[in-house]
Amino acid sequence: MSVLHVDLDQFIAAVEVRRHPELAGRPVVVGGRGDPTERGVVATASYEARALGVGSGTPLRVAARRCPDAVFLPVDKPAYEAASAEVVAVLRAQTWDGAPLVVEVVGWDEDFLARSPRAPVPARPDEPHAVAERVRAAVHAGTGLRCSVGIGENKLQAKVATELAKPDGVFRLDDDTWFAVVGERDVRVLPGVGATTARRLGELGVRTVADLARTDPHLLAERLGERTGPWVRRRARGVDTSPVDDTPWVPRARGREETFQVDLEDPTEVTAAVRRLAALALEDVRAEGRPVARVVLKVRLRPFTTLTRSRTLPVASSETDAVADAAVALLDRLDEDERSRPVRLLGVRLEMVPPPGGYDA
DNA sequence: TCTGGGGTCCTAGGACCC
DNA sequence: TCTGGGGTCCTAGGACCC
Repeated sequence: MSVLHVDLDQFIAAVEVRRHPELAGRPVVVGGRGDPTERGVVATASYEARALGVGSGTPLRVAARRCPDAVFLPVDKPAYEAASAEVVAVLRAQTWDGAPLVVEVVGWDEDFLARSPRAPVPARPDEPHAVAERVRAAVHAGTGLRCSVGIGENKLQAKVATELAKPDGVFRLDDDTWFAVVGERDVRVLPGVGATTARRLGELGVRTVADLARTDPHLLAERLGERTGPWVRRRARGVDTSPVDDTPWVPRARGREETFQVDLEDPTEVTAAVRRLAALALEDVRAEGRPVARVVLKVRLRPFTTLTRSRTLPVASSETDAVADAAVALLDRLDEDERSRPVRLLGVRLEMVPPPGGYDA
């Protein structure tokens, strides 16, 4: 049974161009507060900006140098959430063999689609390719946004296929074509294999997907971890048994963090910032209706050393004072040298008590 | 030219218990 | 005399994703 993966093309930049049509065809860079002289990185760049070497993660100051004529815009989270919801509504209205699609939302600009297991099998079942093109047309008609669709025999294959479908296209992978199409590509095409894993694999002489697929799983377990090693090998073989799951996501934690435009040097300011971030994170936690079980403090010192300190609360709590005090107290777990250094970033993450029945219920 | 912010899950070592 | 195993919780850090 086929799985579809929908990925909106340059989503954030496309949403901005949709509401500012005069920007069409210009290099558009969205990131931070929209001020390229500030600390911050690019969230999304339009294809025109990408052609000039500006992509996701590029520091804004670098982007401004490479692309001085670009339009710089601030990140407008509510706007992207609203646009994402529009897309999901269109997807949920689509059918496969006459029944509504199963839609799993995995991010602002990504969704997995599957045929409903309750759909009756008609005399002439829908072809996955036809469903994909129908979805693309509906998304464009309904929202003005373009997307690419990957088709696979599972979520992994569908997601890899989407990369080959971009921009604005459809691509299909299946068990029979997997190795012919991706076998000689770099292991980094596999979602879940990042820079570090790719480097470690390279040290073993493993460079391509096919290399990884034929590597001894015990060796991989030893080098990458008991679970991670065998897991990446399964991915290299195009294997993924995870279902397309449309049950709403239950968050584990809520956090707030901030990189300061100027490093903090005054301990009083540091304490005040931790309290403020804890209070903000707690607002989001309260909306979930579950108390805080554990508090994690993140501190980034000059030049770029990142530390975390965490504590499980003796009693789960939703009280501002209890949570903020716990966050502030974690500062005392830094040693003298660490406490004396300028602070570039502070973050507070609040882990919640699991819902009744746990996360799998 | 320094390197965001929102998350999840895994790993590894030590504590503690049986 | 010398050193069992397994399970779970806690903590710190790392890797990865969008």
